[in-house]
Amino acid sequence: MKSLHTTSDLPLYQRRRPLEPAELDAIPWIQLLAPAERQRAADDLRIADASPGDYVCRMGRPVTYWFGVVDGLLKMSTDNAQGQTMTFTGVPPGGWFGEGTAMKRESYRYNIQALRKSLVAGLHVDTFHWLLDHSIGFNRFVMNQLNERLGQFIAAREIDRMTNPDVRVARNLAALFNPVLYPGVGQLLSITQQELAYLVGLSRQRVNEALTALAAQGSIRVEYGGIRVLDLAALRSHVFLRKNGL
DNA sequence: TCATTAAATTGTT
DNA sequence: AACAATTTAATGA
Repeated sequence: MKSLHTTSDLPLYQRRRPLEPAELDAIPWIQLLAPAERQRAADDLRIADASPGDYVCRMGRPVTYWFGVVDGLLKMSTDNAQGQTMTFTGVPPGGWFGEGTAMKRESYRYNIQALRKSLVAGLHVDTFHWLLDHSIGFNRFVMNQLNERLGQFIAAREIDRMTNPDVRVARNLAALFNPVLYPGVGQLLSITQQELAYLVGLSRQRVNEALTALAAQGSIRVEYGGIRVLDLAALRSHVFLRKNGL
C-alpha cells in the first residue's frame, strides 16, 4: 500500500496560473455573479495541479485562499491531540471549502490533501471578502453552501455510529454525490475503491464487498475507476438488508 | 490507427 | 496481504 504522506507543502504557491474558459465553467458560483463581479473573480482566480499526498492547506496556517476542486479528489482531515489523523470527508469536483475560516480570516482548521492527481482552484481571501460585500448572488451561494454542509456534518455523525460497513459505504457515497455541494460530480464519481476505502475508513476488500452488495441492490453501478449512481435517495436512506434475509 | 506492453484497478481468497 | 483477472494508458511501428 502506498503512503499518502509526503514532505511537499502548499503546491498552490508554485505552478499556479489563470483559469482557462473551460475551467471557469467548472466553477459553480461564477454564473451567479453580475458581469463586473464575475470579471473581478475570474481575474483573481488561480489554478494549480496537486499530486497525491500534496497539501492544499494545513491546519493552523493563516487563510490565504478559498479553495475549490475543478477535477480530482481531495481529503479533509484533522489531527487530534493524540496525533492521530481523522478523516472527515472527501471533496470531489465542484466542491468549495474553507468559507467559514475565510470569513473570519482565521487559520485553517483542517488539512486538505490530494487523494489523487487533482486540479485545485483558489480565490484570494481579499477577493472573497470583496464578493461578500458586493454580490448578492455570491452571498446566496455561500449561505446555501454553509447550510448544506451543516446537513452533511450532522449526517456524518450518524454515519460514525453505524457499525454496518455496507451502510457506511452507502452514506459516504451519498454525501459525495451531493449535487448542491459537488455539482461537478454528476452521475459518475471518479474514485477508486482504494480511495473510497481511505475516506470511509475500511479495507479495500470490505469496500469492494459493500459496493457489490449496493450494486446488486440497484442503487449504484460499479465501473472501472468510478461509481455511477442509479438511485441517490436509496443510497442516502437505505437500511441495508443482510445477505441472508430477503 | 493498430498491436504490444506496462500500469492501474478490481475481484477473490 | 497476496494473487489473478480485467481495464486502461503508454509506446512505437
